Amino acid sequence: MTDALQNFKAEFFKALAHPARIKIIENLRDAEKSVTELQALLGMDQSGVSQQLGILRAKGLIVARKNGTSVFYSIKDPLLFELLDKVRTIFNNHLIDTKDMLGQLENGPQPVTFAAVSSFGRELP
Amino acid sequence: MTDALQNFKAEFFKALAHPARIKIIENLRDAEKSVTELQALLGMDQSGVSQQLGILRAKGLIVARKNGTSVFYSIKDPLLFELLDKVRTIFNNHLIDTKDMLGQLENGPQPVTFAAVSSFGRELP
DNA sequence: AATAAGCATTCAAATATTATAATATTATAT
DNA sequence: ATATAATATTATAATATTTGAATGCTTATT
Repeated sequence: MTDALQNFKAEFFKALAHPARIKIIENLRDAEKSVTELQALLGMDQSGVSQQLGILRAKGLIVARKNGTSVFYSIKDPLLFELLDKVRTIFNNHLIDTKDMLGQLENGPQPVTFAAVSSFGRELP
Repeated sequence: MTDALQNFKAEFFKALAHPARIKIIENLRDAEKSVTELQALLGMDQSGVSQQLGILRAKGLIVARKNGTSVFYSIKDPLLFELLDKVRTIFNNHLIDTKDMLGQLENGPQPVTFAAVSSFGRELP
């Protein structure tokens, strides 16, 4: 794989690495939204919303359409939603794993393995 | 969508938001690798590799298997690769868009080189 | 022209991440 | 026991991101 593609991926994921930006994108699933609309939907102040939109726009994930004094944002590539859906599936898999682990706790002490290093989703002790 | 899922997505993408970590994951596509092997493949020093592995491990993207004095890492959920492949597709779509845009310039059709899209990720003018 | 609405940008403080070097741990071999 | 190889952790300086307040820019209305 080329360096350009690797860097693209890293930059792309960096654009998604913030709860507010995830929320914005999720709110653009069905239709474009103005900044004011998003502001209300996210419960954030105007400056914050505009800043996060600016980041998503700079990274090319969303596009802006200006109408009068309003700016309407929409997702550039709908594949983005498939991406988010895939992460949801991974999240569900994660839940199942956790459930399995919890189930095994009830079966009494288990042999101690290197699993101590592979704790899921939380910081190591 | 629940807050938990939104935060999971953001944390998940944060784990992927670094070129070195992308490289690590790509190198785990076909088989597990030891830290030393990854160190050689990435051209990074031991500490750096181990730290990035630690982040991926803490976020639950990879799992560790200890064998003697070596630790072998592998991807936990193969869906991760589908995720990366989808980003590659988005990258390709992005290239096509850029090519179209260049073609519409007044100067007439221009040779499209990869450098033409190297501006991805920088701030807007 | 003056005002207001809707957004974007700028700035600085707070926080988080990264890179580098040094040190610690663990398992194996001598 | 000591040494060595492989990996992990810690400390810290450098850098980047986030947050919140303030300011500036367009566009529409009066």
